[in-house]
Amino acid sequence: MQRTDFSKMACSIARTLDVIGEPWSPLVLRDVWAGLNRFEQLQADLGISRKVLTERLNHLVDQGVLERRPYDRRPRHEYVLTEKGADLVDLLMVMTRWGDKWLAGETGPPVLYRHHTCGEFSGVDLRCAHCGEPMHANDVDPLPGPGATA
Amino acid sequence: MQRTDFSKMACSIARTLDVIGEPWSPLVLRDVWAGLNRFEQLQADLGISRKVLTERLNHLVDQGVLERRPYDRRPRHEYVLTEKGADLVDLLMVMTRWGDKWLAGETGPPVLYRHHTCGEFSGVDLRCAHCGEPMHANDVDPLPGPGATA
DNA sequence: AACGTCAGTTCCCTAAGGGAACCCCGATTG
DNA sequence: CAATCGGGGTTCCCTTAGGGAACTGACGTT
Repeated sequence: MQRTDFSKMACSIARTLDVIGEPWSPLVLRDVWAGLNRFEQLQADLGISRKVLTERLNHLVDQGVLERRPYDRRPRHEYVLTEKGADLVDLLMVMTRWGDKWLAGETGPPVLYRHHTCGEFSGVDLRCAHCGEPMHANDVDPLPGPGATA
Repeated sequence: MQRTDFSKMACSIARTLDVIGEPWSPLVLRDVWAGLNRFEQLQADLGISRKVLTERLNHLVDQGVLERRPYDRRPRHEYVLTEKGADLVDLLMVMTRWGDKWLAGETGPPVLYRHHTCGEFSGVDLRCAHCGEPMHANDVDPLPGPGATA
């Protein structure tokens, strides 16, 4: 429902949620990333209601995460990731890793990712963008930044 | 609303959404991580309805992401991250980085994170857990894994 | 001219969020 | 020992958003 508006909060997490925090949005992004670019494909694969799919796609396009482009002279479009949207795939990869670790159980992960660079099936690991060492929950101190208390 | 059940899908992203995909959940997690551990603190800081906060906390406890522990002989509790929950902070840090990059605008990020190891203000970067090289949207091929098609 | 396809729209029904008031329990106060 | 307080929820009502199925509109094709 989320009637509360997260976009005005002085928090990058809240603002990000305003873009992809609604139900289905991350799954729509996942599918588009995986090459399901058309309305009918997305609707069939997700089982989402057409109404909600329309709303989500419009929102993601408005936010500059997806781009709607015609692929025919008939009114047909497909949705592709913008650079901003491709950057969001980082988030999907971290979700995948967490789900693989904590929720996959005995059967193992449903999807594997092969890293082009090394050729191995692997997941992501978080590193400090500055020094390259691991960076997780207990490795950082949060402090107010320039855009604080909006 | 999310009446559709994501937990049964053969996708670690969908399963993860079942745990923290509901509105407010990531913000609750952020606050608990930041040291706001009690019901009243969370309610006041977030402005969330008490009803929904109760629901979210129960769900996060049920999922093993938070632990409810008494801090007084009166019926008083506080919520703390489990190991499973601390691992989810990775997700928050990636959201922070994305929001900082794409949504913060002129004023700059509202919160900065100092990395203990190097002492610098920095964000996270994604690396392959196997070879240590960068790993982003276009660096991987998805393939069916052992737990596919549940 | 009839038909098919993609990409939505419309409508109704139910379920979930917002908000405010209320409640319970143990500790403190007079 | 009754009155009060404060944390941590419940309950109730209202509004909004999701699910599902039917309908529409703009093109092509036969």
